Amino acid sequence: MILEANPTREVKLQDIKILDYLSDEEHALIEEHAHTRYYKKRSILFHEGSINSGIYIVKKGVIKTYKVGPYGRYYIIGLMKPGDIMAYHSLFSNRSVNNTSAKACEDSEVCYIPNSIVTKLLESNWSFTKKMMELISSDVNTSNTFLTGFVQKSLRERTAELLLSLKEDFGVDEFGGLQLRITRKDLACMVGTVPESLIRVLADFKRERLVDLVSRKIIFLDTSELRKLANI
Amino acid sequence: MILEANPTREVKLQDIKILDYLSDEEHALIEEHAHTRYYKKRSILFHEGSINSGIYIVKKGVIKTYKVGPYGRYYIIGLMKPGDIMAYHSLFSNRSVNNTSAKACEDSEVCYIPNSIVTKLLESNWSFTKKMMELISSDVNTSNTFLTGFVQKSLRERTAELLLSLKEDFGVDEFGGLQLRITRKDLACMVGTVPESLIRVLADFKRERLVDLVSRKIIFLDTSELRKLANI
DNA sequence: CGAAGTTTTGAGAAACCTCAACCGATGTGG
DNA sequence: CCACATCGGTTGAGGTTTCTCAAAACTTCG
Repeated sequence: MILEANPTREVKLQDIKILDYLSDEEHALIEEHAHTRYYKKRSILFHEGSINSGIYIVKKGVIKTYKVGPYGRYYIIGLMKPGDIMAYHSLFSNRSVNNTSAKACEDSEVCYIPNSIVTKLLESNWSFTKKMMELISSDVNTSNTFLTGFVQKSLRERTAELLLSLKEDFGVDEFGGLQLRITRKDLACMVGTVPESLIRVLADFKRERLVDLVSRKIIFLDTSELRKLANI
Repeated sequence: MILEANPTREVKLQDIKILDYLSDEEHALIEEHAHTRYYKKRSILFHEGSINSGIYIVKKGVIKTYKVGPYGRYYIIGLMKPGDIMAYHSLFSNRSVNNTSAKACEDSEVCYIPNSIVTKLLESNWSFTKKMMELISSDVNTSNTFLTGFVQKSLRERTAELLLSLKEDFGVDEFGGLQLRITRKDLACMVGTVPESLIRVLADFKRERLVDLVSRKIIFLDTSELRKLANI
C-alpha cells in the first residue's frame, strides 16, 4: 500500500475567495503586475525583519510562517496553503518590515503582488478592503484564542487540538491519513514544545488507538475521541 | 508618604491619534452619534460571544480585555487605556460577535461609536482606513510575538517582561511606583499562570532588589536588570 | 468593625524539559 | 549501486519548573 503524503494541491487566482470581490478590470490589473514565484522545499520566501513590498498568495504547496524566539527556538504561527495570504502586514507598516519568516515545506508556487497594486485596489474597492480587514482581524482572534488555550491546556490537549486542525485544513485520504508531510520538529514547534515531548504524546495517542503512525504519516483512527481530548 | 496608584488619566476625543485622520465634518459626525458610557470598577462592558454593533474608545480609566479558556480560567489579552480602541472586530465580522470580554479595572469612561458610523468613515476616508488596518495588523503581530516568547520563556522571564511593559504603558510616579493598581490574580492571568506562582516570582524579584512591593503597589528599583532578565 | 476578597507561604505532585544515546530513513558521491 | 554521512525519530533517566491544595495573614470596603 502506498501512502502518498503530498497530493498536488493547487489553486488558480480566480479561485481565491478574497479576490472574488474584485471587478474584471481589477483582476486584469493583478494579472498584469503579479508574478508567480517558485520555491523549492526548504527554501526561504522571506525573513522576519527584512524589507518586503508585496503580499504573497499561495497557489500550490505549503508554506510555514514562523518567528524565532530567544534561545533560537522557533514557533510556527501557521501553515499556509493554497488560497492563503501572507505578509499583508507589509501593506500598512510604514517600514514594510516582515513580522514573520516564511519557508516552503514542499515545492511551492506563490503569487507575488506588489503593495502598490494592492493599495490601489484597497483604495478603490471598499468590499475588498472590508474583506481584507475581516481577514486580518480574524487573525488577531485566532492568535488570542490559541494563546488563551495555550496558557492553560496541557501538551496532550494542545497536540490533540493541533492534529484536529491539521485534519481540518489539509484533509485526509481514504485511509484517514493526513494529507500533509510534516516533521516531528515542526509539529513540536506548532504546539510550543520540543520534539521529544511531542513524540511521547503521539506515542500515547497511538497506544490509545486514536491515531496510527506509519513513519511520518499520521492516520486518524478516532477523531471524536481526539475532539473530546482537545477540549475545544 | 502617600502612594496614589490611580492618578486620573483622561483623553478627549480630539486627542486620540487615529481620529486625527478625520476631517472636521467627520469629527462632527462622530460627536453627533457617539456617546459616552460610564462604567464602575468591576462592571462588564461586553462579553465574549455576545452581539455588539459598535466600537469602544477608552477615554478614562483602564479596561481589561480577556478570554475565558477551558476550565474557566481566563487569560488577559490586554489592558486598554485612554486612547485605545476595543471591539473593532465587530466591524467586519458578519455576525458582529465579540471575540473577547471586557471589564473595567477602575471607574472608566468610554466613547461608544456605532458600527454604521465607523463604517461610513472607513468607506469615505482612505487614510483613516489605512491607519485602522495598520492598527489591527499590528495587533496580530503583538499577539504572535507574545506567543512566540511565551512558548519558550520561563515564568520569571515573562513576569519581568510584563512588568516592563506595564511600566511602559502606564508609567511610574516620582518614586518609581507603577501608576496602575492591579491584583496579583490579574497579573498572573497576563502571564498565563496562577497567582501563587506569580507571587513567588515577585517575591524573588523583591529579594533581588529589582522591585519593591508595598501592598499592591509595585515600585521599580532596577529596570535595566529587569530588562536583561526579560530577554527581549 | 466584620465580612469578603486577596495575598502569602509551605509541602507535595505533576508536567515537561534536558541530555544522551541509539535507531532508522534518506540522500549523496565515488 | 553501495558506503557513508546526515537528518529525523525514538527512548530512557533525571532534573526543573510550575501547579495544586491547604492554611494562615492581610486588605479593602460597606
